Amino acid sequence: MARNVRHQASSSTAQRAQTRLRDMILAGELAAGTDHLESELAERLEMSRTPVREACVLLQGRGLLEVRPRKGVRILPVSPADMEEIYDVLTELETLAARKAAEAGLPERALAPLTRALDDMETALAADDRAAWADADQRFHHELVRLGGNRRAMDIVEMMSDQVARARQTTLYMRPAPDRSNADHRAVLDAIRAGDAGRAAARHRAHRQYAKAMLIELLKTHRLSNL
Amino acid sequence: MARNVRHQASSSTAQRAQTRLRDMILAGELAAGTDHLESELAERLEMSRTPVREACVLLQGRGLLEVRPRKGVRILPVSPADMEEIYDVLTELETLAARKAAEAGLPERALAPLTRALDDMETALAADDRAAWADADQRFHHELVRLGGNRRAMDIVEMMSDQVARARQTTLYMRPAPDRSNADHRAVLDAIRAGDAGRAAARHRAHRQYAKAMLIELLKTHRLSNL
DNA sequence: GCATTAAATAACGCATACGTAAAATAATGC
DNA sequence: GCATTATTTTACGTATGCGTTATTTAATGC
Repeated sequence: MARNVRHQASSSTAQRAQTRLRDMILAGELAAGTDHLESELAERLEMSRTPVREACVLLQGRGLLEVRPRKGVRILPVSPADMEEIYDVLTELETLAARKAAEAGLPERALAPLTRALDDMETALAADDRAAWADADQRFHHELVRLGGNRRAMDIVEMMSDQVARARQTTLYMRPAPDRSNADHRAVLDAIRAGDAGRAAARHRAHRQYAKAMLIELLKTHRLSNL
Repeated sequence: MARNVRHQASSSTAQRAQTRLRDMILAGELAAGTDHLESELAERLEMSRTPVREACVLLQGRGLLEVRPRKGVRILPVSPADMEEIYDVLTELETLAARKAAEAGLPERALAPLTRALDDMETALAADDRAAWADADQRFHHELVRLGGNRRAMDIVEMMSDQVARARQTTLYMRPAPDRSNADHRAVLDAIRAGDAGRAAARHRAHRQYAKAMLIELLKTHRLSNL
């Protein structure tokens, strides 16, 4: 879980492969359920197989793909059942973070990025700019977990978020206006500010559980069985 | 997170490297804080650098080591602060599992491995056989998470357990007799059997929090700052 | 046409070679 | 002796080649 920069000057080829592949997977450019030979990916990325294989090993460890010899690297789809799992893990670890952040009695200064994200969410909601809202939402969650101070939890949450990214992007315009998300986040922030760990945790848990139920319902309603 | 067997007949060299290195790390044969060149590890494992590198990438992703170019692969020590993080993550995800298992209304048959592990823990306690107790304890936790039915949570718990394995082994004979652990586990099992999700979760959380506090106290008391 | 066997092709894991950059060592100057 | 510079050595990331094995294709027999 340590972050490692292999070259001081610029990232290594394997690192670039990892980033490119991750991006392509999250964007759906490497579509869920598709198979790709190492050689194909190597051509596409304009490098040899060696760094591609290394990137694939790593991304497999993060649950984005499955290395299947002779059948190709399979981009893992995310089913509603997968969403359940992912959201359960996210809920637990983010709720832990909310509790820890509230317990920590952080100065207002430390809450600034969280506050800014929430403000941006509200601006985006008022402008009905879903893309901007999603970006701010992501930032809010990221900051929340960072404030929780558990680096491992942070990395796991990041991993889970990656797994769920495509589904969230796909359903972004299908879901109702995120008034409730904004309100929930505001309540969580207020509780953290007030040092009320119990309330921060409870409000955040409720938020995540609502989001989970809504997202899974959307997937089922629209027959999106494997994103 | 998918498990992949690369060769049907027997495991690949890279897979063997991964297993060997993991075992050596957990056993302290590759001691915490030490650096090892890829070439050294390759010699030791009697293979070329290629599978060793692959194994190291993977083990880095699981938090057991850090790949540092030109300084060697560093075996990551676990400090009391690391223990805090790890136990917090474990606590949240195992508590989720306990709740889910209780909610699932599982037949007695499904609880058999959990029950067996607990019985073995009690046998070991009566015989003052700490090694046997630790083994049964590990099994209990593993089964509990498996019963929770969240594959991702299970993999994360496994990853965290690996990170904490050396410290647990080192402190196994320092800690008080694990009467309380056995009692806690019995209470968790009973709550699951009764379908009492709230109680299963609460008892398990309390158990993990007690264990965390005790372990960290042991580390500090014995000046074991990086295991 | 279908099943079986044989042959060809291709993907893979791995070992090795190589260019590059980092680290270590040696040489030089004050 | 210490700082600086030059040279040598070494570790690394990567590309490539190769033996093995899995898959595909072709040939054969009924």
